[in-house]
Amino acid sequence: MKEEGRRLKAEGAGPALRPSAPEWMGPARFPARASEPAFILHPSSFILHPFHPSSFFLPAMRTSVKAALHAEAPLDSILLQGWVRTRRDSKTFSFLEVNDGSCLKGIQVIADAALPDYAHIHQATTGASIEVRGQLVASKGQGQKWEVVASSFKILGEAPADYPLQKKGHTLEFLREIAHLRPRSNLFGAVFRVRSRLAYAIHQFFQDRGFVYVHAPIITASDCEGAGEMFRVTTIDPAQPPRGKDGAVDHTQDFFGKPTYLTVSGQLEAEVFACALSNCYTFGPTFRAENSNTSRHAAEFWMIEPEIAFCDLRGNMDLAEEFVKYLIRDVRTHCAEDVEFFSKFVDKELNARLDFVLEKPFQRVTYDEAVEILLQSGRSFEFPVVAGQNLQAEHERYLTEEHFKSPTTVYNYPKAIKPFYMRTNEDGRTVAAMDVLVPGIGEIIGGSQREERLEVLQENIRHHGMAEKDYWWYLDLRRYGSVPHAGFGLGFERMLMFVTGVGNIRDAIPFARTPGTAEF
RNA sequence: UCCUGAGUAGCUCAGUGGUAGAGCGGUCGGCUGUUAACCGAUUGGUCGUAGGUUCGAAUCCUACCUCAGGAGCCA
Repeated sequence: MKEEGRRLKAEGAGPALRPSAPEWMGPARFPARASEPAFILHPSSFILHPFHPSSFFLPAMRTSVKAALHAEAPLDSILLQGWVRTRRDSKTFSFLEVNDGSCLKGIQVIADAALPDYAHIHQATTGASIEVRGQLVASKGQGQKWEVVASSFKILGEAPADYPLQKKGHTLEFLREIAHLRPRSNLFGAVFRVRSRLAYAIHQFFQDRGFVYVHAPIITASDCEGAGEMFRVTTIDPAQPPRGKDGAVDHTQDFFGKPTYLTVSGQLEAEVFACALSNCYTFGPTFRAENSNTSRHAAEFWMIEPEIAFCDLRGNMDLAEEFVKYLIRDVRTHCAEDVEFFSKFVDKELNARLDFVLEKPFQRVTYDEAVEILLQSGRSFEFPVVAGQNLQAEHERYLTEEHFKSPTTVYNYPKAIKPFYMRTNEDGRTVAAMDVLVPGIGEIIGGSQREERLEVLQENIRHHGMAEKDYWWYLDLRRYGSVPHAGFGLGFERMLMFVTGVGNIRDAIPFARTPGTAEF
């Protein structure tokens, strides 16, 4: 409420915020005077560039639908800009529902047939963009507190009869085919508002705890980070590549003088910074060229990778648990209306599952114990439980959903099935790895304590058939002032799926990249 | 990549060998402080593509394409 009050105030015609016409038209967006704030970008003002020519000469103090719906008192003068969701005509007036994406709900606008603009009301079809001036008054009807009685309206952009979005529900598959329009739907508007908030919460969580945000490179030359197929980055003409004497493509003539790829992980770079700034995190896009066709995999996705110096696996597990709970709590607090929508129309179990993760302490169990539990369960799994091998998705689901009925962290995995950088335990047989499992999704976090002992790491690299010289800088971290450190990776879209109940990763990212698909 | 399922009107689907349907949407008209409004009329399809079987194929067969669900890989 407090926030809304501030916003409404900011939207009033305060002197600092009153634009004159020329300022709107361009130059003022890059203020000449350093002392003058770029008001057009002021976060609390919600002012948008009024793109309709005639708006330049009007007091362009736009009120967001969200602010209008949360108003505490009627307003004599209000300007709304948004898209028509639906129109219901009466003989003497029309109801318009206008939504601008600021929140889930639209606001009801009453357009009287006596208005001079009323001749154009038939253009206010579903999907049309519109500008409405009028008064915010208490609604005479049921179902909403406030409504806007229009004194004038203007159709900014028509939406002809072939506008694909109808008032009724569409399948997610259809909406994926119109990814450029689906943010205008209730569901995707909500998903992407939550996505934005979730990203903010991630930064807030780490920044509040003194973590330093590191931008890991997107182009990398290390081709064996141990996380699957990579996309090549090259400026070589594929039709006529330069070739060496042996006929192979000569990568010394490529842009970077060597083969390069899109990153599959920022972890190794994050370790560099953890070994200097102690606590840091990366949050950026990652790319996997795997031919994965599932609801949980995308070729391009965002990942959060904290890396903590002077930290062991236990501290890592503590942080992961606190992190997941923090994000759920934050989204619930700040996106309550959207989460309510998801729990009603997307996943009826959503609230129960979020409560479940919030309230229960995460169960911690070693890999060996987990295998024992699975073997003793008496359950017949599609894939048998074999000690020393990876747990299957069905095994992980059994542990978290049925056995523990709680989020579960499995740790100390067999060394043989984990990457080279994970720290070898005292038993010499297992590594200090951990997977956090949650109901519905399975593995949401994977992490480990890193091997900080130079000789052991060198041995691991050799054992994995990798070349030490390719990791000279990574090994240097162990040569000079090595410290115990640990970290984990959280798939951003998977976390978003978890808090929204959305079942397909293609619906948790604005423009999904999956095998064979990069249309938008 | 493997397994399973599905492609019929703008959308969601029915139609299992004999003249291609419904609801929604769109359009036109009516009615109503309406709320995914309501009522009437109307519009709309090379049945995913290419072959094949048959007197006749949306329907049966083959291949391919696309999409979805599951698996593997993983986040």
